[in-house]
This record gives sequence, structure tokens and C-alpha cells, in this order.
Amino acid sequence: MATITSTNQYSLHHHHHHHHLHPLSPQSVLTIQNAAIVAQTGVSPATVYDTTPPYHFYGSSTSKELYSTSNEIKWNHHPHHQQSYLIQDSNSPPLPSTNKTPTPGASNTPSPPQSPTWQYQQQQSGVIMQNKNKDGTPTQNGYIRNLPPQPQNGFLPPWPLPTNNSFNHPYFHVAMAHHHQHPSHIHQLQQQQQSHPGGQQYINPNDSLVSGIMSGSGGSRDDECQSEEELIDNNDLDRFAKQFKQRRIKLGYTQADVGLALGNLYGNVFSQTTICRFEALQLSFKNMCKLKPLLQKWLEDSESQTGTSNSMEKIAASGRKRKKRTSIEVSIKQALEINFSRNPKPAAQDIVSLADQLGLEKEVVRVWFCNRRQKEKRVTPPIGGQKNGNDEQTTTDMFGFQEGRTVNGRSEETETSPLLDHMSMNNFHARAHHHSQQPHILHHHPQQFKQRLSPSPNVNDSTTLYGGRLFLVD
DNA sequence: ATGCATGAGTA
DNA sequence: ACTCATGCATA
Repeated sequence: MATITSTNQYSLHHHHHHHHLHPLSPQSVLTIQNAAIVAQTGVSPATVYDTTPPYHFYGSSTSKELYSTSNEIKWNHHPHHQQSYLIQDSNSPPLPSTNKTPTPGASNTPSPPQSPTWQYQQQQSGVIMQNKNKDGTPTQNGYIRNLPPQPQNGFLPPWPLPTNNSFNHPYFHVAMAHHHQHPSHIHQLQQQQQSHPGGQQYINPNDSLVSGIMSGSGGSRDDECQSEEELIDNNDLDRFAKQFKQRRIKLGYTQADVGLALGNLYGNVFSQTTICRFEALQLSFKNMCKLKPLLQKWLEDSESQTGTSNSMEKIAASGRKRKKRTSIEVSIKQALEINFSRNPKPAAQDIVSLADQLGLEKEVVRVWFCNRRQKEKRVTPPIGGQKNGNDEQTTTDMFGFQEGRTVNGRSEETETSPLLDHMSMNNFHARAHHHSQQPHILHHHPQQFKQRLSPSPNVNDSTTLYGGRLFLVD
């Protein structure tokens, strides 16, 4: 039967030329267990279609797989051989039996998948699906997925071929809100979707507010973020972020809710992650400035309007499957940290050798450094160290105050000033501190704010030292 | 809350 | 090949 699974590889091109199941054969109809699905007409059964090649695969047993499979679809642009390919993944849990009962208790249980009507309807509105963890518990994420046209009479209807525009990809995702808290936003989905047939933009260029904020890499040589008539500095951000979180909670919204709500207001949705980072000041200064007005507006709107409904939409897909997240051992991370302290921007060669040394893929190492660098640029610097002092010892010691400062800080960071870039510089100019001589040291100060502002109980010595080392001031 | 990852835009 | 914004997936 449907031995469809997902894969861990990316850019797979296995051409599975299986021709077994008829796209609409009973066996090809799978049901997503417990998946929260809301179709335009209300609650719909979490049914997915397995259109095994040469047909198309529309879904899988879990939202996670759905995600994977959606991205795994490989398009064959050959006019006469249009088909998609699904790749296997031994890690994926087996698909559930195909005889899962659809809508649990939905009076308006749509007709079975064989019903073109219902299928079409779904295709038009898409379905909202909540992600599930392996244990079945819901995650903070979810997706809105537009189901592609279903084959009728055994023939595959015109399938929306992929275009360069990922927004046209038949796969939409969204940070699923926990609407149990605020049922206010579970509707309006259809409206939004219909108004954006071809998918939504992350940012609505027509929105003055947004357009004005759209990162204009060309033209923003700002030392401080300027929004309208307000100059923003770290203090503002800090204050706002805290206040925002407070009020947000008061309103009963989750971070995910906010992210979705922004989609209604500006057309661009944000994930729980981003909202979380905003509240924690873990974004770059520039990014914080960009988001602030959006969140501010949302906050005001929400506090004034009682029943503001939110809709959710955003596209995620790209035809490529996301690489499975690599888990780097603590000891390896320590090694990376040490290397980072010596040289934040290792050359390609360095990366290769380092990767080789640590037994990691070059790409993993490269990305690690990229992320590590990015971390340095956050308004609120990284909270180094793990919860456990064990493994962190080395790192902590290595990055001890005296050493980092005296030795490393001086000799190695000077010329390159790898830790500092224009971005960072700008970020902290806004801080209005007097030092102008050695900005490369000063601009790292946000660390202090972090500790001052959000004294996390988890912050331990290693964290302090870590920060101290990197952000030492003369 | 955050680690590893993607992709657009740049240089 | 990097930066930067952003997020899936997981701790």
C-alpha cells in the first residue's frame, strides 16, 4: 500500500516509477490522525491523498511528514511526463492504516475523498494543520496547505506547475495559533486566501507601514533606526519588548498568535520564534526596529478592538526538503566555540579542516559559524553555556575573563574586528554611549544590558564569563 | 526558548 | 561565500 515516507535527504531525485495505486483507490486515501484541520467549511477530516507516482502525493500521516512530502515533491517539467517523486525516509514512522475514520464527530463531515466537490473546496481554501511531535502532542507550529487539484476519473488534472515563485507552491504553512485561547482568529481564513489566490507575500508592499519598513539595504545607512518620527535606541526597544510581552500576555495571546495576527494586519506572518526573539531582544537591532512598529500597531489594535480576528497564512515551501537538524555534541560545540574565539570568520579552508577534525560536515561547520556570528549581533547577546556546568567548564575557562581580554581580545580581534561589523556598530551607536575610540569593544556591550535587563536565573558563571570575554571593555 | 537551517540579497 | 531575516524542529 502506501509505503510513502519522507526523507532526510535534500534535493532528492529518486525517480520512483511505481505505478501501483490508483490515486483514488481506497488504499491511497490516508487519514491524518488527530490533525487539527479546519477547512473553509469548518472542520474537515484530516484526509490526505496518496497519489503515488506517477500521480502526485498530497500528504502523509503526520503533519511533519506532510511538510516533508510537500517539499519533497520533485517536479518534472516534461510536458508529457509531469510527475512528482517522493523519497523514502527510514526514520519516518509508518503510515497509519488507511481505514482511519475521517472527521471525528463533525456533523458536516465532508464526503469521502472520492468527492470531487469536497476536494475542490479544500483545494480552494486549504487546510490548516497543526504540527505534531513524535509523541503526538501538538507543536507550536502548523500549516495551511492548499490541496492541489485532485485527479478525477483516474486522470490527473492540470497540476499547478511550480514556478520560480515559491508562493505558488501548493504548500502553505503557518504558525498554528493556539486558538483555544483566542478563538477570535480562527475565521477569515478563507477571505484572506481568496483575496490572495496566488499565495501571500511575506510583506504586503501596498501597506505603507510595511513598505516603509521593508529592509531597504540600499539606503539605510542609519545609525539608529528611524521609524516615522521616532528614533529608536536600545532602551526603547528594551522597554517596548518587555511591555509588549506583558500586554500580549494580558490579552491572552501566545507568541504564535501574534505572529499570525501580524499576517492579518500587514500580510506578513511571523513565527512564534520571531516573536519570542523579539521579546527577548534576540534579534539584530535593525530587525528589532523593523518589527517594533508592527508589533506596536498590533498591540494597540488588539487592545482596542475586542474581536479582532486573525487569519493565518504564509508560505514556506520551497521545493526542497529541509535538512534534518544536526545535533552537535557538547564537546564538539566547545571546540567550535574555542575556534570561534580565535577566529570568528574562518576561511573555507579552515572550515574544511576544522570540520574534518571534528568529524562534522563542512556545511554544518560553516553554518555553525554563520549562526554564531549572527548571534553576536543580537541586541541581547547569546546566553552562552549550557544548563549543566559539566561540559561547559572547558569553555568557560577558555573564555575566562583575563585571558579572553588580555590575550585574544587584543591580538586577534584587532585587525579583522571580526566580531564587529557595520551592523553592530550601527546598532550600538544608537545606544548613545560616549566611547568612540574603540567601538569594536563597546558595541559588544549589549551583553551588559542583557544581564542587567533580563537577569535570567539560568545565567550562570559560564555565561557571564562568556559574555565578559567577548565584550570586555578596557 | 533556541539550535541548526534556508534563501534572498550582496559584494 | 557571507550577511541577514526568519523559521522548523526540538530541547
